[in-house]
Amino acid sequence: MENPDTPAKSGYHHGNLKEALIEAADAIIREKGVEGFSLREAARRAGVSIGAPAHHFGSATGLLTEVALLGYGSLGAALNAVTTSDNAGADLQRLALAYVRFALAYPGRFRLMFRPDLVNRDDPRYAQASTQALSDFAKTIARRDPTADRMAQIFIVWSSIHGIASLALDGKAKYLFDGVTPDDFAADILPNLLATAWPFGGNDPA
Amino acid sequence: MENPDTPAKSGYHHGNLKEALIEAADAIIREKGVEGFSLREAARRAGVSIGAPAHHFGSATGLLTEVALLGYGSLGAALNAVTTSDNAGADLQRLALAYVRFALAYPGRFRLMFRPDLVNRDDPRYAQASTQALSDFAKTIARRDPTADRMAQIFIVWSSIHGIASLALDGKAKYLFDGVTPDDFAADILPNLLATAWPFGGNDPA
DNA sequence: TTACTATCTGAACAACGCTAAGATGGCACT
DNA sequence: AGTGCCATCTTAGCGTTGTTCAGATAGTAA
Repeated sequence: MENPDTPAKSGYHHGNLKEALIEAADAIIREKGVEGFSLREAARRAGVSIGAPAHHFGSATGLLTEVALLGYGSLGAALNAVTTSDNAGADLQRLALAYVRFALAYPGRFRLMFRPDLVNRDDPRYAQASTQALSDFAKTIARRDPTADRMAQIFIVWSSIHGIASLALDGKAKYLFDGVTPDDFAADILPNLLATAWPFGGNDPA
Repeated sequence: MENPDTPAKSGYHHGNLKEALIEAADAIIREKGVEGFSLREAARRAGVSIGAPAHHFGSATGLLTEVALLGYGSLGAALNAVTTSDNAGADLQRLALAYVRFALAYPGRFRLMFRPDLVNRDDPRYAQASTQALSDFAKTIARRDPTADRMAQIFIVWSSIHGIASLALDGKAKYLFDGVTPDDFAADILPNLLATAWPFGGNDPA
């Protein structure tokens, strides 16, 4: 009788508390950012007591790891949705655009995905999800320059894109392009930037 | 009589508590990372009570902002210490190396500098320190390609370097170059990477 | 029906940031 | 030298957090 609202399923046993908590955590992070998250509020939103999450996730990082995995999944999907052409350089450019736009559209998830202190990096699913999301990069780079040192190319290209996303998300772009909003950046400045100054988006060398 | 140790200066009035707290915070972050920091422990190390920092910094972000400024100063110094040659491309390469090595050598400071939730971005000194540290990039890029869109070039080059530093610091390099330590990365892999795969380190176009 | 076991509750603990009222003592001014 | 001001620091308290643990609950298999 203390919790008349949000009794998700039955009285005592929730039924699918694990998924409900993950969804609640994701919602909190979407609304208030990574720092706005708290395990207790996730429990509150799922309509269970404070100690309930511990049984399913062990600790707060356990739950956040699940959200991060969810994030890697959606990033991978966004990159997979990029249409491919016979021009691998142009494809790489579109992949970069999708990556940065994902970061700007889901800042909470994106930040969480790269917060080693909030995520259990030892979880083997984490490493798997991380590399899985980048498989499109790897494939496109392989098409673009088959003779290149593959790992070096992937790391450099990924770094470049990740750096753009991170700095844009932190609002550093406005120091250089004064007073630009994130929407302006994603819509106008970024495509132009990638087409002109970004060295990986050119035409195929072949 | 409750605090016989670390009575920095006199009995009641500390003398230079502000600097002592900044130093303590920097030390905590150096030892335990950004997440290991707490305002109370900083006060404890400085040998004052819990409420003392509030008077000097207002809140925890106030103190952390000072540490971040300190970080920008040291980053700027590290970049300034890079020797310049008549080859602007090679200089840019060395700047990148110095930037990444700074991140790996001072991970706590580096992470704090790019944590908008822990730092007061409205502090005008923050914007000033941020751009100041990058002035060497700007100058070298201007030498390298005087006709380029300056801001676009700075943002792209900075992003690339910052991405390398961030991913290396998060241990992502080991996914691609398996089992490499941060020291190995900074000493062996990174210079090679910058010399071969990094597109901004080439010879002067002029 | 009876055990068993996963699930969830409720209370407790230590630590945190922040606030406000009061104690302290350096410093300027008479 | 005395006096009052005021920045500085202490102390206590509030609300919040993550984590732990004994016990309550109920689904499930024997």
